[in-house]
Parts: sequence; structure tokens; C-alpha cells
Amino acid sequence: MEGKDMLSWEQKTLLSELILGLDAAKKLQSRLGEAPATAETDEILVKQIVSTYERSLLLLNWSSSPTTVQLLPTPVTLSPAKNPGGVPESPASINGSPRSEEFVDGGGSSESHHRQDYIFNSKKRKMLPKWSEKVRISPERGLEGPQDDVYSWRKYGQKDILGAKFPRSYYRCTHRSTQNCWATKQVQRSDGDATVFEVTYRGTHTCSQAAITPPQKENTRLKPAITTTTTTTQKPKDLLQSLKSNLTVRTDGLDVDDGKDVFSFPDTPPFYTYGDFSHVESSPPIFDVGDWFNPTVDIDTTFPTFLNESIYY
DNA sequence: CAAATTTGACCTGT
DNA sequence: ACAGGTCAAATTTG
Repeated sequence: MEGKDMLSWEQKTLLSELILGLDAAKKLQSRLGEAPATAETDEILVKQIVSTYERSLLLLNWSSSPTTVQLLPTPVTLSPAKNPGGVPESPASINGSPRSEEFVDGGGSSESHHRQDYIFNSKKRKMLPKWSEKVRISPERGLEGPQDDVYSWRKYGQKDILGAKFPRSYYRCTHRSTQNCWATKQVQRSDGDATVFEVTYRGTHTCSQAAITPPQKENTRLKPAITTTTTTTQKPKDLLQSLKSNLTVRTDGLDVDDGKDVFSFPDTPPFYTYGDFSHVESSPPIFDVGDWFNPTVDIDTTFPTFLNESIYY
């Protein structure tokens, strides 16, 4: 939030990457020109150069998606502090394989791509930008936290994570198949603070978000988990040239235990600084989330039933 | 009845 | 072999 350089994260990163690359390149250049220096050094330098430029390229435009692609300079005025994420996702096989087996379907055909497709996608997916943030919920609001855009998510899995007390749930954009939008997110309840969830996004939306979604209620269901909130906001914005790479903010491994729950919430633009992520919000008096989480759980009774009877205000 | 979720099987990278 | 992530059939929800 504090702003010194008003440069966007992308710009900063790109700049430093390019500078590093250039510097390394120059050194190597002089070295090679001089004498047969140590092979090791050269190797290191070369590696650095390569990776640096790779990242730069990725930042600049690592998209080459067949369809979708949204490198259009949206004339939308973005808040200076917030930049809706908009990284086109795609192969970006910079120095990977000069193959052309890159894109699958350019339209929407998908008759029988089976594991091939799966494999391909999983690889591709790994390269998608990733970032995470924490969201806290408040008894009345539902959720609190950076709420900017809201996309429609569809849960496609849940898994227990080793060491974590709560399962992690996986969501993907509802328009995955229809619009080839590969944005996904995973939600994990914080071990420590029951009102905090950590959500990790992967890939940005390439769908015309805010699709036509019937008026939905943002309610809470009576299920062992607060799920669903396929909210959709129609904000004709956000499609752009934001770039980001893989940043992963992570909460340390705290160990607490509880029941389990999940819920989904909106998406938010990624914004952080390279190795600097200090977003510790002042923790206001936390209230109890009462039953929104699990009114009834089917967990072993051996567990402290999550917020079963905590404070009530 | 269509769309979303649940959940165990399956896939892939350490 | 294991853990995390995804698929897909069955089931639930609206």
C-alpha cells in the first residue's frame, strides 16, 4: 500500500530482470573475449542470462494462445494500486520444445483428448502464474478481504493435505470448457485462525468473466461446508496486460487442528512485491463464525469440533 | 431437468 | 511410494 515507486510490480520486476540479464551478458561477453576463464563461471553466467531472459519474456508476453488471448490494451482506467490480474495463460515454452504440439484445439473441439490432454494441461498449468492471499470472513459480511472481481467458480475437488487440518478444495472457472478459461483457485482454511482462508489462484481468467449468471443468492447452505458463491459481477474491465509470475505467499506451517470446511469466494487481483509480502492486517477482534462453517459436521468426534461453541461475539 | 458438488479413482511430479 | 492435483460418475441442489 505504501507507495514509493509507483511503478507497477510488473514493471519493476521486468526492469530488474532485464538489467540482471544484461549485466550478466556483458560480463560473459568480456570474459569470453579476454581469455578462457573458468568454465564454471561461464556456465553460471550463461544460466543466469538464459533464465533471466526467459522470465522477462514470460513477463512481457508469454502468451501465444490460439484463441482467447487478451493482450488488448484495455483502455480501462485501473486503480493505481490495484491491477486486476490479467495474465494470459498459455504454454510459454520459451526454450522448452520447439515443437508445435503446443496448442490443442483452437476452437473447442474436444472429442477424445484423453490423457494426452490431461498431461498437456497439467504441464501447461504449472507455468501459470500463481499467487495467493488471505481472506477473512466476518459473521455478517460473509467475507472480508480484497474483493474486487468475482468470478464463477466450480468446485472440482477436495483433498486432505498432509499436515493441514482442513482439506483443501479446488475450484476452476465455470467457463473452462466453454471459453477455455483456465483460471483455478484453491482454498485452504487457515490452521490457526478459523476466520482466515488462504486462497491460491492459478492462472488468470480469459473468459468473459461475468458471464451470464442468473441471480444467485449469496447464502450459506447448511452443509458441512460453506460452499458456492458463484457470484458474478459484471464489470467490463479487467483484461489486460498485467503480468506476473509465480509468487507464492505462504503462511507458515502452523499447527492447529479442527474440523474442516471450505468455501469459495471472489477472486482478486494479485499484487505484491517480489520477496516482500507483508500483509499482516491488524487483527481486529475476531468474532465467531458460528455455524456458517459447520453446523453439523461429520467429523470424528475426537476433534474439537471446529467452532462449535466459541465465543458468540 | 440442468447445473453444481461430492468423492473415490486416477495421474503426475518428488 | 507418496502427496498433491484432477477427472468423472453419482448425487444433490435449485
